[in-house]
Amino acid sequence: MTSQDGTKKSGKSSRGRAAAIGLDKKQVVDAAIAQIDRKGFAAFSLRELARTLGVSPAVIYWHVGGAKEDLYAEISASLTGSLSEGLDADMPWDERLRQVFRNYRTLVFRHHAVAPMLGAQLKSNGVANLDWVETILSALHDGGYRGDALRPAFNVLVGGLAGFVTMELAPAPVSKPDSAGESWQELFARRVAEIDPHLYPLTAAALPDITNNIFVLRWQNGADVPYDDSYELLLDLLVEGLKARAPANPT
Amino acid sequence: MTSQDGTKKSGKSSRGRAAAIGLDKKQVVDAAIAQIDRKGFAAFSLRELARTLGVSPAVIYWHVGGAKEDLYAEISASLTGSLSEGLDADMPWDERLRQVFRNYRTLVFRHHAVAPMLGAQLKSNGVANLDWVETILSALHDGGYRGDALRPAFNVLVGGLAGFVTMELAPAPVSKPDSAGESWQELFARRVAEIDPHLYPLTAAALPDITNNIFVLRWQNGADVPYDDSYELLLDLLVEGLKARAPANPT
DNA sequence: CTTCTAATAGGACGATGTACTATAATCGAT
DNA sequence: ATCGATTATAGTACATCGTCCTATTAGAAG
Repeated sequence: MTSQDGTKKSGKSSRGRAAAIGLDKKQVVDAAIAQIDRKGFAAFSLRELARTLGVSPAVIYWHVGGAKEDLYAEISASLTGSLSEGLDADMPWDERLRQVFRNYRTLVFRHHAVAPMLGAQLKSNGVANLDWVETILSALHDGGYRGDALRPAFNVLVGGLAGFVTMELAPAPVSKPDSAGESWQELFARRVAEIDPHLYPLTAAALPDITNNIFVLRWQNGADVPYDDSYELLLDLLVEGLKARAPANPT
Repeated sequence: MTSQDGTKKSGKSSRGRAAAIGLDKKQVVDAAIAQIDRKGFAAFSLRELARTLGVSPAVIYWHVGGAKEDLYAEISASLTGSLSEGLDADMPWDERLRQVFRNYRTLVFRHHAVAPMLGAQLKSNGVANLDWVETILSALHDGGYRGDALRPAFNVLVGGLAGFVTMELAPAPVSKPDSAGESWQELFARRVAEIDPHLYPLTAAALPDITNNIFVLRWQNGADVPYDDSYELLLDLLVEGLKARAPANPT
């Protein structure tokens, strides 16, 4: 018993290469990511993952700690591990911030089906993302943010920008044709097109621009209709805003 | 058969009060919200809802459209219905924006367990939120945003602020004591406290301020440790930023 | 009272997460 | 080379879940 407790690193247990025989934790996590990419997050199942790997369900329990949530934590760690790569420490601090958060969005988009679990769940092993945290704090520090001012600035950036991406990639419902053969997408699009100009004049007037292009009035998510310019505007507003009200002089 | 298609309004079908006998769609939705509030979103189940209502599972299928996702859409519509209440149209546009998004956060916090499904899912009936959309567009319009400029400004506000709240209320894992009797919260807190000052100097230095108080390094969510000031800062940065770069003169 | 429809009951089906026990493979030391 | 200990896997069992199907009841309309 005793499956295997957290710090196992499955690959070099006590000494040398151990057990090249079977599956690796990394393989399980990678297969899980691939499966989510392929079938979507909602449809993901441990048993199907085991089936794909040609293996008994218990194997996943053994390699990953205890349960599905631990697999999620492992996936999230695996994905956000390379978040502050390719960062030139000599760039100005505001440019570094932009870079980091552009990286974040790019990276999440590469596995967009995993997005709901990145933004909508706390659990992680909490070690992999330390590089990311340090990078952001360091940039803010160079921008003049110290002590008490650091915390809200950090939260604004991560909450606002990562939150944006989470919403942008919110999954659409599983498309099941209605009782009248009409998919939800079609029905929703029709309703949006029929918005009453007397009740909602501004919304109706802006319809050509905003249909399926703003957050509440869309039937496709960021994987199909990305909001690149909106994200860039948000990034700009935050970074420039933080720059303008930096409490101390930048170094 | 033919359950009941979308526009049924269960309460006055053809004429007068019909069928005061059984359940109402509203009652089902309210009970579902109560159940999620009580047991959390992850633990929510249709069967248990039916059990609580003292009713067969099929009843929920009959009252709500087709499936669980439709129930979610109904819940989200019910919650976000009163979003632009108490708004004084005579207030300056920027103040109106602040008010609307303060309302949003307050409202979501009132049923914080529902948060993961508000931010992490597209489906809605798309009618209830039109008031909200119109309110935001109207404020932006009064701030000088017209035509092409409207869309990104809207997305920045909704994506950034609603996204922030979604992340803030991301659910913590179901607390199951580890193999060593240590809960995930305890283990995570310990790991955060042991961050190596040589590897992550800024993070380590800021620890007293940020432990369990910033997005990546926390083990409790916004329901226990709210980020009021960070949200207020985000709101301020966005509104002031949009004000500063308004394309046209405000009316 | 009869008839039609709105509401509900009850059960069946396949699938899922998780846990338990037993078995096979591999390694370290003798 | 053999033997125990550990690592890895199979197989199975249990409770639960979402969904669908077919009856059956309650109420309103005529």
